[in-house]
Amino acid sequence: MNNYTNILRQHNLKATPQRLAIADVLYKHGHISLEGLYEVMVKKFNSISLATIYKNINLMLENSFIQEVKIPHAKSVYELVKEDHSHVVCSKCNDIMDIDLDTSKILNEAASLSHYNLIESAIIFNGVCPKCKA
Amino acid sequence: MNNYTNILRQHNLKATPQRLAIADVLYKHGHISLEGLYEVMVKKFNSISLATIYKNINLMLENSFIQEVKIPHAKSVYELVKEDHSHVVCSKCNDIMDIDLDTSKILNEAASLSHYNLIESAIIFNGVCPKCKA
DNA sequence: CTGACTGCAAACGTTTTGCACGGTA
DNA sequence: TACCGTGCAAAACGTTTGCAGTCAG
Repeated sequence: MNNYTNILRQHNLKATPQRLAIADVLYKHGHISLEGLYEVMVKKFNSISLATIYKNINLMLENSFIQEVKIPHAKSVYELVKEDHSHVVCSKCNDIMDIDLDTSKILNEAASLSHYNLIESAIIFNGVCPKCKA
Repeated sequence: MNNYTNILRQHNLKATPQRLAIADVLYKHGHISLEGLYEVMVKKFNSISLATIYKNINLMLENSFIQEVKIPHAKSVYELVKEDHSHVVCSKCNDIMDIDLDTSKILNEAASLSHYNLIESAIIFNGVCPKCKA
């Protein structure tokens, strides 16, 4: 179990028990929806409010402690901010996996086609995971 | 101006004036948010209801006449279904451009890293468009 | 002519806000 | 101790639903 106290403070967030638990849940789950997070949090703090979840998610987004992943045809999930990466989503079990792709070639291709100065890419693949293939 | 009467019917949608107008707006704008669509539609049908917009957007999505594009840090937009393509979004003026990328290489890379059977990719780039560079 | 579509109003679910209390630094 | 965070309740917001009248096929 990581200790997120200092990391939260570095993001201008006080280290309350609720926030430490959110960080821990995100670390363990990798990706989780807001409702999923609430369900898990209720088990730890039986009187936690949905408002607290929303307030913290929004503050953590603003302070770049977490980020939202918008998945086609599904609910958004949240994850801790880390090195750039792409996502693979299983259309059967909805499992989400991080992958570290070399995006430089496709980014250059996109830049020359569009004539935009490109800064970042959001890449999400959709398919069937190894477990669901069986 | 395209005539979408038959195309709508091919998608199991009756060709009402409202739907023809939605198709026309999407064709002309390329990409538009729900509120944006409503604003444009009110100019053509001053008594149109937001419920009608929602019902038609949902039916058109279900019947694959249009599709949703979920953009990071922004509202979703809708576009007519056409050949697969990727998107480039300007972070200054929010302009959205379609680009036709060769995604086969990166898809193969993602498949071998993840061991998923990948079906489709959603790729959105973020940057500054030529106009906003100036 | 019949079933589907529209517009209105009400209902619904999700997200935000205001406030009193409690906890972090 | 001072300020920020929490939890509750209410409000606001976006979206959906039910229904009566209308229209496309």
